[in-house]
Formats: sequence, C-alpha cells, structure tokens
Amino acid sequence: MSVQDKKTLPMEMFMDLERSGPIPLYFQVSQRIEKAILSGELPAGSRLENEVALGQRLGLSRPTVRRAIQEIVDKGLLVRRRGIGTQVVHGQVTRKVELTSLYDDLTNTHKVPSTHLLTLESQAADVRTAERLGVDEGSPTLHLRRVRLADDVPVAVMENWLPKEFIGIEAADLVAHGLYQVLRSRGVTMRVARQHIGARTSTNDEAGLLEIEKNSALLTMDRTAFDNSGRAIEFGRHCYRPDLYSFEVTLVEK
Amino acid sequence: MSVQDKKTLPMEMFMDLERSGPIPLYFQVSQRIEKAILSGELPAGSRLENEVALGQRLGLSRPTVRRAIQEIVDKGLLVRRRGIGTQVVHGQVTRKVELTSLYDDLTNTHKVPSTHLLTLESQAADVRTAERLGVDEGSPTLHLRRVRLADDVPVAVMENWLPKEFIGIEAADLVAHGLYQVLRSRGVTMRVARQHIGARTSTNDEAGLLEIEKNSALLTMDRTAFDNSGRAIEFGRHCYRPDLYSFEVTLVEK
DNA sequence: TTTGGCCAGTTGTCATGACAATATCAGGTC
DNA sequence: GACCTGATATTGTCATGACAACTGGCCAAA
Repeated sequence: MSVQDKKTLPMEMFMDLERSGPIPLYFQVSQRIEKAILSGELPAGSRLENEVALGQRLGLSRPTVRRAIQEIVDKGLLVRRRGIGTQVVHGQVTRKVELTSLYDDLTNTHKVPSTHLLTLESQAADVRTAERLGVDEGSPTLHLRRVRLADDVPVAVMENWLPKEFIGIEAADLVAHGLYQVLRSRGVTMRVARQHIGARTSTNDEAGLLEIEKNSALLTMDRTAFDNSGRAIEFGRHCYRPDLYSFEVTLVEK
Repeated sequence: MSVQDKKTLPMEMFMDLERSGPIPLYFQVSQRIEKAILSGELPAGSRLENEVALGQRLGLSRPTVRRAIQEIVDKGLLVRRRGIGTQVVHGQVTRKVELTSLYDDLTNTHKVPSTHLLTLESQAADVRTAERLGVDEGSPTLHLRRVRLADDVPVAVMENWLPKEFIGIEAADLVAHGLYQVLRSRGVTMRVARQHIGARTSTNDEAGLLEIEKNSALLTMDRTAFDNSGRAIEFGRHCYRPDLYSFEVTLVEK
C-alpha cells in the first residue's frame, strides 16, 4: 500500500546461535541481518521486524536485539524511525571505510598485492615526525618507504615513521605481509587513526615510481595511528595514483 | 607509579543534570565529559572514574553512564580496556568528519563563505544521475553548479543534481544559505551519505573558476546523500583547490 | 630470584521491566 | 470534504541485577 514493502520477512535463519561460545550474541545476530541485506534477501526499502517481536522469536532480550540492529545502523545499511520501524536504506550498498591498510584493501578486492621496499632505516625524528609520534625531536625512529603494486601495477608510494621499539622489523616481513599485518603479529592493534586526505602535483621521483607523467595529480593521505592505550604507533605520508585508487567514506548522522 | 595518571579526577560538575528535560541524560553526561577532555581538565592519559562508581555518584544507572562514555569512545577521545579502565587518548585532539556541507565547514572555521551561482536549471537525468538518485533516466532533476568562496577566494566548484520535487528552489536562497541549509529549511534532513574522494587534473574551465593554473591537481569528492527514509536526496560532484581544502577523517576500530 | 596461582578491580555481555516520544491510521465531527 | 481526536505500533530512554572475561598486582612456593 505505502511506498515501502510492509511484509516483514520471516528470516528463519537464526536457529544456530551459539549461546555459550565466545562470540557475542548481538554480533551473531547483526552479522546474519547484514548478510541478509547484502545478499538481497532483505531488499532496499523493506521493513525489518520490530525489536520486541524479533527478540521474542529468537529468545533474546530487547537490548541484545537492539544493539545488533544499532551496529548495522552505524554502518549505514539500516535506518530507524521512531513510530515507524527499521528499514533497509534505499540506494546502493555502502561499505564503510574501516581501519585497514591498503594491503588489506587490495586483498579484499581480489587483486594481488606486492611491495617494493625502497628504504628501511633508522632515522632521527624531525620536528613534524616528533610531534606526530609524540616523541622527542632527534630521537630514533624507524623510517620506511615503499611502493605498493596491485597486479604488478604501481598504485601508491608510502612513507612511514614508527617509534624506536619497532626498529627490529625486517624487510622480508614488509614485502610479504604489509605494515599493519606485521604490527598485528607483534601484538600491536590499531584503535584510532586520524587521516588527512588531500591532493597535490607529483614530483618527478614519484611520477617515475608510479609510472605516470610528471606534474600529474596525486591523491595524498597523511595518517597518525594510535593503539589501545592511545599511544601513537605510526605516522605515514602516502600518495596514490588517482586513476587506480580512491577513498570511500560513509557518513551517518546521529 | 605507572605510565598513566592514577588519580581519578573528582569532576563535581554534574550537579545540574536535567532529569525531566527533553535532552537525554546520557547525552548531558557525555557532553560534560567531552568538555572536560577538550578543556584539558581531563589531561591525555588520565583515567576516568569507573562506570559503576560514576553512576552511583551521579544517581544514574550503569547503562546510562556506559552509553555516555561510549559516545565519546566512538568519537575517538576515550579508550576503554577491560580490566583496566577508561583513559583519555594520548595524542592530539581529533575532530570527526561529520555530515555537514562545505558551507557549514567554512562558517565553523570563521571564514566568510559566499557563493557564485553559475547554473540553476531543470535537466533530464542522464544514466549516471538516474542511477545515483534512484529515478528513471530522462526524468527531470534540478541541476546546479556553483563556485564556493571563502573570504572571496575560490575554494571549490560544486555541481549537484536533486530530485524533481526540489525544482522550486530559488537562486537567492542558494547564494545566501548553502544547499544543505536550504534543504533543512524544507524539512529534509540528511541521514546517510556515501562519498568517494579522489584526485584528478583540472580542466581549463575549472582552473579559470578556481584561479589556478591549467592542468594542476584537484581534490574531488562525489557524494550521494540519503534522508531519513533512505531515499536519495542529492548527488554531487565537487572539486576543491587542494592548497585550500582537505578532508579530515577519524577512524575508530571497534 | 623467579615462577605460578589467587584475588580484587574494571569493562563486556545479557536479561527484565517500565515509561516516554513519535508516526500512522481509523473514525468521528464540523 | 477537511480537520481534529484517539488508539495503536514502534523506537528511544532509563533502571536494576547478574555473571563473564580480562588485567594487574600480591603472595606463596619452587
């Protein structure tokens, strides 16, 4: 009758919830709902069953169901309206930018990533690097410069500085696994990152590395990443070939 | 003794909570805590009082206090660790990118924004526009093209398409208030936006409008915005002078 | 001295219950 | 027919209680 579908889909896919496993219930539920949305089982504009009824059918409390739904709302896939209900957003499927590295991005899109390591050295921190990493000027840092390739085509030139406790990182690891994977394997997990995205004209050096013409446009990203305790872990200045890479950001008003 | 301050600040600033007002309690609490962080009253690295004790002292339940804290964690200002407590992040204050327009951004940074309206017309949707807005190809849309200036210096060239119900928008409103303000005044509130950020070389036309050299680098942003019901409200292709504008994104790993 | 286990502190998850705020819709009244 | 009104449905907010999981430090044993 109205614009949006009124049939609340049955969704009898929740029979296998692990109530004693390590995975939170709300996460199990949100994953299943999200999967249903992305697979088209819950088409755009369709209404979700209301929180109370859904919880009753799954044998879960309303806060648990509510949190599961909220997770998906935060991703921008669902919209809730008081007095109305919860709907799948119209428009195309959106993917939120997550805290991952370019290496992860490329593997997720089924391209074959590889790395040329240009520089791997200990370097005294200059003013800017010291400020970003929260260390004293002149203190040692690990400095690396790499070219990232996807299917053997250069995509990005990446320059990074890390605090001195990472100076032991080996070249082989970086070529094989990407920086964030190496850091994760050393027990460091990124928690917050602050990025600046801009553009500028390429230098001759960068143009050569990226196999593009001199003075052509580059997409740039500066990032400072922090770990669980809020300590700066990495400061990076990256530049990307704009014809091969762009950033996708999904914003949700609260 | 340890790395971080152990003194849990007293914070006797919560005496004026409005329990019957329209503002949620968790929001009142989160605002006060955030203010304390930004003002330096809660310095970087300091520990927050634990959830249970804070709730008891304020006469609030733990879920309410917890939600207040979570709001700030989502902004990247606090970090919680099980078994440890909640700390103010080290590093600089970060500001999350929000769902605002360039006009709002400029007024927030105390620059004086103005607009040159180049085009305001009804236009049949081409394939791409139709797909983005979720309308039929060839159906009427409102097409506008503007130059945004900050302190009389051109910053961006913005081209937008809106569904046909906005065709009545007048030129005077756009020059005076910015697109998003005009839409808000017509009862439309943006809820979700999907943005692609990239870079490319300027055309001669754009270079002239932005008062930069031909073939210099531009920062570009394509956006599709959706309202409360998930319907596409706006599709825009913008390009910015990279020396005057950049995007800031704060990412938080969950 | 070093190692291991125990204990207290803190956040993470989940359940139950209640009331408020808002949107839709049907019906009645002017 | 237009407008008001009330009933209904749904999400928003908040309280209380309980247990699990993780961290760090203390203390005893090897």
